[in-house]
Amino acid sequence: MDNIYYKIEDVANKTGLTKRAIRYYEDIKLISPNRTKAGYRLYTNDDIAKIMHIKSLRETLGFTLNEIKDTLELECELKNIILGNNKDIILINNLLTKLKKQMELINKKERSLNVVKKKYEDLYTKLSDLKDNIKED
Amino acid sequence: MDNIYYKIEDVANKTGLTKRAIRYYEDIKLISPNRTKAGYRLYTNDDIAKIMHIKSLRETLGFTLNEIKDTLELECELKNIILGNNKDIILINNLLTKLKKQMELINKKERSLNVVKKKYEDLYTKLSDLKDNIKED
DNA sequence: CCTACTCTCACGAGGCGTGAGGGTTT
DNA sequence: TAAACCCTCACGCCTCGTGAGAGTAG
Repeated sequence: MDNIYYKIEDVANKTGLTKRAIRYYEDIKLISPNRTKAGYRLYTNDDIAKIMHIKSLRETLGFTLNEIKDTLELECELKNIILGNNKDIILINNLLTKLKKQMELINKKERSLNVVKKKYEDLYTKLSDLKDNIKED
Repeated sequence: MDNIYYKIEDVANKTGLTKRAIRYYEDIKLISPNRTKAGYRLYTNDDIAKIMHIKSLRETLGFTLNEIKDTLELECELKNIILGNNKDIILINNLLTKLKKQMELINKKERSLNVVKKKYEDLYTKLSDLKDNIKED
């Protein structure tokens, strides 16, 4: 049944976030782990997966936690529709629009990142060449 | 000579940053525009290019402003060495190491971004298929 | 009983948002 | 003179970092 529970320090190690950050995500209701009788937080593997996803959205896409909240809700709606039998075409079109926006944002990020990447690759080759020239002296 | 000066609102429009953010970057000494006698900030094209670069580093790489300060200094050192006649091989090796670190960071970002991208592309095709199936009814 | 965890305040810092109150330009 | 800029405080919000003080697990 995989009913394994982790304490906050384990989660911190697994995700690379600090305990403080993980508690904060609970404060603003991004996650809601169980508790022991004494009040200790207990995290499931699903909780951890969710936290990793939150981390990724923040660190690679630069989303605010509010935006992440919306994104998680969108993803949840999507899963429900794809797995379920909902045939509300208006809702589906609505979600398709939202998805498109997210994908455009991701593509924009990707382009910016490539610009920076090329710049550094260029600097690297130039500096390497310089080094080689000096060696020849 | 291209001695064109822009006021802060023009810079805000050109860069997509707020006037408050631009002033803040001056507070922490990332930029240092000229001033009119009355104290109005005047920005050159170079200033604007620098601000755009700062924006890119923040929004696509998620750098803090402190990290950006270091990055700008590194890039400045690199330009001086590549254009100049400095042949200090120890310094060059040092800079090559720093450059490698930056490039690794960029590659890590790129990989994370691709994971998210594929996820959304997958959701998009699934949702599109669902929509097509409904239409056939 | 000790050690290493856990918890809840609560203040601080970075990166701005948002007026307030006042000067400048056209 | 009025509109539409600009300036400098200065307080507030978000996302945690960092103890302090106290409880809990082993």
